[in-house]
Amino acid sequence: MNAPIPHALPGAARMTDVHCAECSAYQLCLPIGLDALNGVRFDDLIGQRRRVTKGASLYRAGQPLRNLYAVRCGYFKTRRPGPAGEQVTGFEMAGQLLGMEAISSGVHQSEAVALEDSVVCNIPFSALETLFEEVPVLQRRLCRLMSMEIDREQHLALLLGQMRAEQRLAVFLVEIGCAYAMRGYSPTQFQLRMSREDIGSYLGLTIESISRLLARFTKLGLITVDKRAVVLHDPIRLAAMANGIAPCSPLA
Amino acid sequence: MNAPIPHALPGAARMTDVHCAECSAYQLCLPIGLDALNGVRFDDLIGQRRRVTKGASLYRAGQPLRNLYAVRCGYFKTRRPGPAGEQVTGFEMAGQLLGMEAISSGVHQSEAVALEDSVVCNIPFSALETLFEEVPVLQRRLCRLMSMEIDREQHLALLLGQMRAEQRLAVFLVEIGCAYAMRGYSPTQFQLRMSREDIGSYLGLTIESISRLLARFTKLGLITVDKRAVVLHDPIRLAAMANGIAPCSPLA
DNA sequence: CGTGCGCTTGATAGAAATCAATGTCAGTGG
DNA sequence: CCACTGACATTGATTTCTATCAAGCGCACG
Repeated sequence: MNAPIPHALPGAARMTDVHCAECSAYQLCLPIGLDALNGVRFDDLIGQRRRVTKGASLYRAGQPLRNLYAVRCGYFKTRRPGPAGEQVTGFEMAGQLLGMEAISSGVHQSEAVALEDSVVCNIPFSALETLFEEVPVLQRRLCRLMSMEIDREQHLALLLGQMRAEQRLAVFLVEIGCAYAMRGYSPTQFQLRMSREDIGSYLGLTIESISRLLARFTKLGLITVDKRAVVLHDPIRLAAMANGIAPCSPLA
Repeated sequence: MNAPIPHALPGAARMTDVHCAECSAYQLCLPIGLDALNGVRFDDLIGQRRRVTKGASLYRAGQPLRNLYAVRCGYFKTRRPGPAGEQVTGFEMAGQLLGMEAISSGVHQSEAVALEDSVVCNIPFSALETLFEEVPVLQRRLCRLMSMEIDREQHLALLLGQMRAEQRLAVFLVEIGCAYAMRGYSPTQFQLRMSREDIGSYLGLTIESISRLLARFTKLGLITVDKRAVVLHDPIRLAAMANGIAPCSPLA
């Protein structure tokens, strides 16, 4: 576990001792909306940051809830055990909050796996609840984040419930792009951090389908794929497909 | 809208002036965990109850969030607009809280439609947030409810993502039974409140598939269906199917 | 008594899964 | 340096599940 870190983002190694106010994910993170003073308090709360090496679990299904985790940098997938094996329920990057599914029962219902070497902020849940009484705005912020999560899951249910394979993948690509755009990266050119299998699991499709669809999109001139490097050449059209405007499967 | 109420549960007409402490859904509702004193405060908060006639909307997608709603009695479906039309995202009965998906954006992302004449408690959201500062336990309670909602949605995503039609319907029937059991009714014998179309939309299947599956289950001796009256004759086996233990499609 | 809605049932088509083979690349060890 | 291995990905052939298309039934309602 102390081996040199492959594929780490530049500076990742030193990211464990940055304060909230200086954090690049600050705008997206839990403390947003707190004023400077409160920001300091919150900074105190986060006892420790934690490095998670690629492939390691941040928490597993069945473990008791101790912390929520704010992704500081890196990339995670969350997956949930089901009758037919694990299913990926989401991909999370800098600024996102992990572990909220465990609050109701006190036990994690899913697992979070790092897709690259990552750093998270530990947020002890009991301390967080205590702090709510002092800093009410913080509580409102958490509610908002949980509501966003509900919204996200409903969106996923919609995707799985009524979209065809092609449309699902279009949604996926566009959303990945959006996530990068929000963080200041190119929305049309990026490295996928997850395997085809992860994508398939997330979209409710097989790995073969993902492969074929990527090939089809490429033939249509919509994208270019080389391993995990993706370029979206026609994001407009992709977005139209994602919205169901452009008809599916017009295999030229 | 003032016509006599068809299909109303007994007493529904007088249910609008009952206090929280006497509410039959009290054990399942938002104020759970509050002591008697706080219970009274909360009772004050709920300015008004509201009757919703069968087929009417409690709120619609796009409307600003004013209240959360606790189902007092009756039955709702929530549905969400998507590229390919509306999809049912859940069925809610007494004690459940509606509208949480709107908290993040302040705008409802889905619509809640009464499946029978129902009564809900209005919970003005701004007042609720204010009350949090006085009654911290209330805030914890809301967090728990939202987390339950996240959990529920993930469960649905799993169902839609990796189960086959038969298994989905088994899950649906068993869960309906559980919901009734929690409220003191028979878990194996009940009236469906929703149409086949609603079930299909919820499970990501067509109405024809629902019909065929119900027929198949009946032939296998697992259930009896007459219109919307359902009897589960072999809940064990159904549960096994729902859990993926019993093999699917052993058409005798 | 017709009309419409909700539901059922049958025939057929189509999308994606499954099965199977092959290819690519990184890492490992001879 | 090169063969070997295993994870990951692509591609093709076939099967299977569910959607789609189509027809008809039963019941509530005007």
